[in-house]
Amino acid sequence: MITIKDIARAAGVSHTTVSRALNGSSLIKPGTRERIEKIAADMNYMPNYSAKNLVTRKSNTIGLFFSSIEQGTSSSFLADALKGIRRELDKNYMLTVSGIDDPGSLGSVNPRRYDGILVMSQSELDNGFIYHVRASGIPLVVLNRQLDDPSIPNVASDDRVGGRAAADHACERGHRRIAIIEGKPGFKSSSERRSGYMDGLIAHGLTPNPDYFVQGDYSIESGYSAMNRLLDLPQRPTAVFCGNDDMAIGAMNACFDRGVSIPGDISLIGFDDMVFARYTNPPLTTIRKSVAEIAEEGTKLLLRHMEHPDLKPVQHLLGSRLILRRSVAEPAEIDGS
Amino acid sequence: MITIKDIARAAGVSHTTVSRALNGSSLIKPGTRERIEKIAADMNYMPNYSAKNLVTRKSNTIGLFFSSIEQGTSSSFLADALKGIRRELDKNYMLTVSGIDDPGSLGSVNPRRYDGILVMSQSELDNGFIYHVRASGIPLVVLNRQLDDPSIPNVASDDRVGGRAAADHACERGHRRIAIIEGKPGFKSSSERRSGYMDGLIAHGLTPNPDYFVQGDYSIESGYSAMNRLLDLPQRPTAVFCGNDDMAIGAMNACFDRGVSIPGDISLIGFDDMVFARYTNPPLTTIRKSVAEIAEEGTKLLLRHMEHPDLKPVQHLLGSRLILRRSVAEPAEIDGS
DNA sequence: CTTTATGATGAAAACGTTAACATTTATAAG
DNA sequence: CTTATAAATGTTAACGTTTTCATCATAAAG
Repeated sequence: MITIKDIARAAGVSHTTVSRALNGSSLIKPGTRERIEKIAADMNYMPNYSAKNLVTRKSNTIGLFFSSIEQGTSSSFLADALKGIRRELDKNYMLTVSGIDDPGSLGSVNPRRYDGILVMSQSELDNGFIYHVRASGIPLVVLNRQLDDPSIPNVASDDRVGGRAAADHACERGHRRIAIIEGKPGFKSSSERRSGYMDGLIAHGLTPNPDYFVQGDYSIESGYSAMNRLLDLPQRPTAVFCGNDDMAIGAMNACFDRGVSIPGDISLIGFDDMVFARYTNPPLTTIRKSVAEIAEEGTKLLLRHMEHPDLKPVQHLLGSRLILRRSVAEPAEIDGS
Repeated sequence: MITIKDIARAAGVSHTTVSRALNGSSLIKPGTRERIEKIAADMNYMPNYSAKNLVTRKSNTIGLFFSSIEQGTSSSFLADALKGIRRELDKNYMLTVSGIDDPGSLGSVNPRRYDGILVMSQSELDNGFIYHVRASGIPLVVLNRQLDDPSIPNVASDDRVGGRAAADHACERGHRRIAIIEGKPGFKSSSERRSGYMDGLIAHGLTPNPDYFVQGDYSIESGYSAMNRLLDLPQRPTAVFCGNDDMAIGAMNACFDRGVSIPGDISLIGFDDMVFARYTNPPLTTIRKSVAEIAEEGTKLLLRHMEHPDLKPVQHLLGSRLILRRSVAEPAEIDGS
């Protein structure tokens, strides 16, 4: 393995000069720099990052931590997030990926190991981890879930606005019996989307009906059974807002199995706009939330915080918007049972 | 930041002793070890990995490289792979994730940066990268794609066996006009699956019909248009084997749009068994290939190679098996146009 | 009691960088 | 030509570990 000292010898200069030349210091004569760069390239020099990091007290790596990497939530989640991050991250940063609940995750959170940390959070269960990171002093941004604590930089989608958009749309198409299949209890996204949904209803003069709130947990299966419960109701809803697309797919299947047609008998609205939403049958009207965009924004923010350690934390909510497809129609009957 | 020297001072021993105590050296008196461990814990000591790595000449990180992280192939891919890897990887290894074609990926491949590398490969385009890694001397395992070069450790699913299973199944259900929507040209998986498909046909006394080979590229859209081409044929196939589930979904949509019923008019078989396969309409009969399992096996293999640098490389093909669901039925008409 | 082996600890060097400070060389001003 | 100043390079000491080799106890053997 060749080191800067080898290069120094070959170039007849001191290793310090080599270090400077290779790191773009301004105190090196252009001629010398080029000569050294050439020699380094010829010798196929690669810096030893351990040594570098030891003395600069940086790690050159930023860590991405996921809630529940095991119980895959939306499956394209991770891929989308990585896309967004990589788009922003300087090319010689390393990016590690770990699960928040992986054994050893807590212990690995060490300022010498990470220059910054991104937490892709799904639930309040992650708070323990988040505050642990915060206590360690590593710059941190929490993604994907709205935080109540304004002292932690945070970027997420505006779930409430999204839920509202869904409800508004259903109302505007003439629905008055609009149900919601809620996401996982305890998740901020669940409650925000529900709040938005209620906002929409109320704004259109509707009173939320307790029968029309059914619990899901963001899984396809839960969507399936939740929809079945809705279909068992004496007075079925004419439209259903599902807390995410996965549950909408489950709901769709439940309808299909019981011969209720979408959107003929029941209209369906999802949330997330995952890849498959446009290929369901019928294509799913849904609220688009861009994980990649959240990740991208979050990375930018993290980078800023790494450079300016005492930047004020901000909460950044990205808009979510309605994607019209074909799972929503006018209700068949105007009113009554 | 507290170091072993601080601990040494607090314990009244030399920092060498602390190092040994904390690393489980056998030359430390049990009493001393416990005392030191306690002090270290009390002081909340965390090792500086840069320093550690510098002297041990290890990096404590293994790198996962993906083909085309940008053009998301199957979306759950990444999540599945990470699951499998994490399951095997010792808890204090770091795992980095990068795209093969990310700028700077090539340059970052440095024995001091990675103790081992896992390549999740999809096509021969990755070979440049793979050989670059090989040349660098870093232990390497290529996952997910069968390699022709036996000198590189490799774990993948047996695509040929899978393709064969699909064709066999169609034949056994009585189909004689069986088409294939092929995967991306140039991908080994495409050609292997096709070979298996042909094996199956031939074993059942059928001659492959050139009209029934249509090109796709593993995307949903390509499945859609490929199926349309098939439906335009004067003599339609009664069963279609799709190179992956994404294309099967596209194909399903094409059928739906043109009013052809699955499996009434046409039977459909996919490949991969991704999460959504069981929620399509009808649920998709497909070939299960477990990315997580491949990743897990591959990680084990990599670890072995890291420990024993001159282990013989092996190619490890994991079985793939037919998952029966409801997209296949007997053909409606026995023969004739 | 010595001597010898063995078990536990310590001192010092090394790992490959960067950075603080010192020194040389070139340039400009007198 | 000096001399002062700036530009370019060199020396040396960190950074926090592990490792080699030396030293000191302690226990076993004579």
